[in-house]
Amino acid sequence: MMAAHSKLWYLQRFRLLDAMTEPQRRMIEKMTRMLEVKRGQRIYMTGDPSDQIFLLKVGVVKISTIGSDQQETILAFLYPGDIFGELAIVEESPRDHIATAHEDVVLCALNRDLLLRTAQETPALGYQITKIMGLRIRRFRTRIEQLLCKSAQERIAHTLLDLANDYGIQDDQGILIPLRLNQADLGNLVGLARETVNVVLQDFRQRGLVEAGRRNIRITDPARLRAVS
Amino acid sequence: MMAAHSKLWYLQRFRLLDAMTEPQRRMIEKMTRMLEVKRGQRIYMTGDPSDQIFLLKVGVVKISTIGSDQQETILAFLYPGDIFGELAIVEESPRDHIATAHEDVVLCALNRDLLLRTAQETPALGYQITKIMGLRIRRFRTRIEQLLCKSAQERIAHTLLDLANDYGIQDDQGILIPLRLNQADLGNLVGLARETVNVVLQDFRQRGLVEAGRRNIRITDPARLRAVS
DNA sequence: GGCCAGGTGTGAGGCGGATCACAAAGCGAA
DNA sequence: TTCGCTTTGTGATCCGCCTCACACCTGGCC
Repeated sequence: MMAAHSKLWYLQRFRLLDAMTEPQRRMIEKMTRMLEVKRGQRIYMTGDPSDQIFLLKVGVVKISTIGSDQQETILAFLYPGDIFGELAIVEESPRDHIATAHEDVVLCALNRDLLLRTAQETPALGYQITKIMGLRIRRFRTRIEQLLCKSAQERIAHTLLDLANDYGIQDDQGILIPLRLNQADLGNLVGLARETVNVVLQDFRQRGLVEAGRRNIRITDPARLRAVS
Repeated sequence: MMAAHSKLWYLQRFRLLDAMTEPQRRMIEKMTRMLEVKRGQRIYMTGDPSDQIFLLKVGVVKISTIGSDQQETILAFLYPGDIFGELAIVEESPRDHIATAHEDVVLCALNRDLLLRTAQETPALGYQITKIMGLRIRRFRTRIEQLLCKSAQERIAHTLLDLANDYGIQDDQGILIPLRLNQADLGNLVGLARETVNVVLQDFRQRGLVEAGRRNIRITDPARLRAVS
């Protein structure tokens, strides 16, 4: 399982620019705006025009929406190598979600038209984008499954394992999820109240499945945690 | 809103093969297996090899998974013009979901390698695929939002409107959802018990928002239904 | 140090939806 | 038509999660 993950991780993280020749890469590099965004700042907002695609280099980006009741729902966390705002490729309709820097972030803003033009010249580039989007589809699909598998325990267990699978750092203590994630955020991610998240984590901790620090979460017993979900 | 929908619908339905030249199209046509599948039959199953991409020509396909408790969860319904099994483009790992003919279906099976080769020669084809995948991402995203917006009423209202938006047929009586959809299926789609779906639909009916026949559902008052969700 | 703010821990009470158990109403096939 | 099966309709009961209401802890800032 970890092998498969590594492969995906690799594909996703390093292959986008590989597909291009050196001069093309340099051209892209030149036509690209580099951005730094501080933790908590907006990158774009619902309703903004979709004329750019972003490539995340450093940090963590949170993709979310705000419901009519001002309730935030977190759609995904993105890590270095991910692209986002990629719906701009498909159509120019305004953004339907919010992108926020969840940690300090460095990213590239690619102009939509430029990207499309370049992709036409180098099919491999288009293929890489397609691949990344395919991975995103797969991730969303598993999230939908999670949300439909009902109990709070299952949802949280499943979500933690997914996060660990996508971004986790394995060491001798277990798998560390390198994501500043408080219980409220976790709640928004899985659609549970903060208090419920608390009791579930408490329970997992007592059973020796996870260690939940204030800052981040470590899965100490992935096998037994998987049995829960 | 209906205008935007029509555009998407059109793009999605007719543009995949448009991108190719006539000889290429003929080549594809030749290398393609045409399939007919009867209502209720499997197209592929979890664990099957992912060496084909399918293009839905006629009918409705149901994408679903079976949880560990034998509970079916419906991920999506697909209509003519949709492609599915598209994760085969990204990687060869086995299918992680089930595709079933929800109505009698006619479809094209495209060999993975052939498609990739052709896409390399005609970048426009790759671009069309990317677009279709983008639309799929957007749809999954809205589904996640739905599942997180909690109450049964909201979820059902939202889902019906989405179905109407994607596939609905507008006439003077309202918008008809041309999908054989019983209450149990609707429940699996939104993660609710069949009985709950029943009472909600009952309520909607009494308020004059929908007419729910045994076979299909008609939204008689989209505006007020939207106000619910 | 002392104070505030954001995060965590925990209980009481209520409500929404699941589950169970049927009844009734089409629908399809013989 | 008749029988059986699928689908819909409806109530009783139960349980899980939400809500609200706090106390506590910890880190950052003055």
